[in-house]
Amino acid sequence: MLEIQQLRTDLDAVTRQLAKRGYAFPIEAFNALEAERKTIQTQTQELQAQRNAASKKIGNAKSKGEDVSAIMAEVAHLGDALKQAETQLEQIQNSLQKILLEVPNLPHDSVPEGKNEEHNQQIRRWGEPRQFDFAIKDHVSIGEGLGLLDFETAAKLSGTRFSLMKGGLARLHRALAQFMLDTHTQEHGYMEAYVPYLVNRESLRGTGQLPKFEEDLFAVNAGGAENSTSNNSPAFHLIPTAEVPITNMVRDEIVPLQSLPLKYVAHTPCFRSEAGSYGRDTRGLIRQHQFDKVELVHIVHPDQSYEALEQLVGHAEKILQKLALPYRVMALCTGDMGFSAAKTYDIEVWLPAQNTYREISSCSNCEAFQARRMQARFRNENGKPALLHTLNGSGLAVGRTLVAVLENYQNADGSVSIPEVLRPYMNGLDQLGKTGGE
RNA sequence: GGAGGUGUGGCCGAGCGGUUUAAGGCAGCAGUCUUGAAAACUGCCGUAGGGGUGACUCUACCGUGAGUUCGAAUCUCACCGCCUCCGCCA
Repeated sequence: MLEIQQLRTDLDAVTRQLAKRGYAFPIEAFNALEAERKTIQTQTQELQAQRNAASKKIGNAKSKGEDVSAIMAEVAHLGDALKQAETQLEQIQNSLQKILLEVPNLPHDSVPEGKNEEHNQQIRRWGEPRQFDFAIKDHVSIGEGLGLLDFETAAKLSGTRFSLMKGGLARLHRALAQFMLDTHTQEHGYMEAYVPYLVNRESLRGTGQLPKFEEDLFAVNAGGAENSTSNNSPAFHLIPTAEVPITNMVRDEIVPLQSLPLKYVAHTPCFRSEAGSYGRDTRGLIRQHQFDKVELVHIVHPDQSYEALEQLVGHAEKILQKLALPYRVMALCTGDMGFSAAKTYDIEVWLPAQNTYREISSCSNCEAFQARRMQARFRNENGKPALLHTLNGSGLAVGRTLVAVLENYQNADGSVSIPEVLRPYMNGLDQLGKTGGE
């Protein structure tokens, strides 16, 4: 959410910034509502002041035992006018709020301008893609060839965009998550968190998924309940990312200055409806309704958020380096960034079967955008509450990392070597072979 | 799920229809005193928003939302959180 004062005083600059990301701010509607708000708010407050003054007089007079019927008559007419003004003001405020909640964040000055992912900017590249001297397979063929990856049964259980892993592959998936958690907690200073996978609407509004992106989420009601709340909305949503529960830990909180920065890591499943992505990435593990992710969140002092962003990306990169998986870091352009982000780096891992780099992590500085929605604050150097900055990034998407390991570590005989750093998590196993590796 | 209790500023805590402008305390900030510190004393000290160039001024906020009233932290109803006990349960 943007600051309404900024829109009042600097609307031109704000709309120009938003246009860079392809967002057309409803200027006329906003200005009309603002003008109305000003009038009605002043009027409402005048009526309230009159009522308060009269009521105080009545109180005074009564305590002295005087007759109050004259003053009572004076305020008799106020009631209806006041109620009407208050209702009208509330409606206007709601309309303004609705507009505000759907406006994306302003891009940082350093973000390259562009329409779509073609205009993203490569920042750096790490590692060299391996040269294969045999015909390579994609991760689906590899996994199915090993008898450890089964989309047919997953479809029977749940439907399309679900997966079933077994044996050594399921264990490798678990090993990846453990390895990521251990690295971030032991080497990068994160506090591990275990969080709810079902969250309420306030949390989703806080991080920006609601109200605008409801169709991307899965909603959940208690068994037998059509709708668990009176206003026809579901009781919970499944988290689309651990960013939601972790970041919302500081919602409505005032964090003491000395406890900053907060750095959390959590491994959770993520659930996305993938509405609007029909036909995209239908094969394999790349785009699933349910996938695991290790998420990194920083809650920081506003002066430190861009420094924190660089660190955050570095922590995610470190995982790929330890796994010896080639990748590149991209600065997303204005048109390709997510709703809440002021600046985003994507990390893309090399997938030999697709002969390209694919997103495996997205690291964003949301500045005060989420903090303002959440009222997440700290007590600053002057003792005054001020908005925090929030950052989040994948460190990494576990399923996609598994894809990258399978494809980059495949052997000519259909087996898959296990990266050195994962072997301690695999009971020393060094490859997933024909036997299924267990 | 059942019964009972409870929700007031950063924290503790009084207030239960009208000088409440939310007492008092703790913590914090500034000052006096002191070689310095502590103690003592004095003053300041919630959040958000509106109007005004400004000194200033007005409004809202006592878990949330409705209601009663000229007037609600205080009364009524609903919901939510927390605590205690019971039931069920991995």
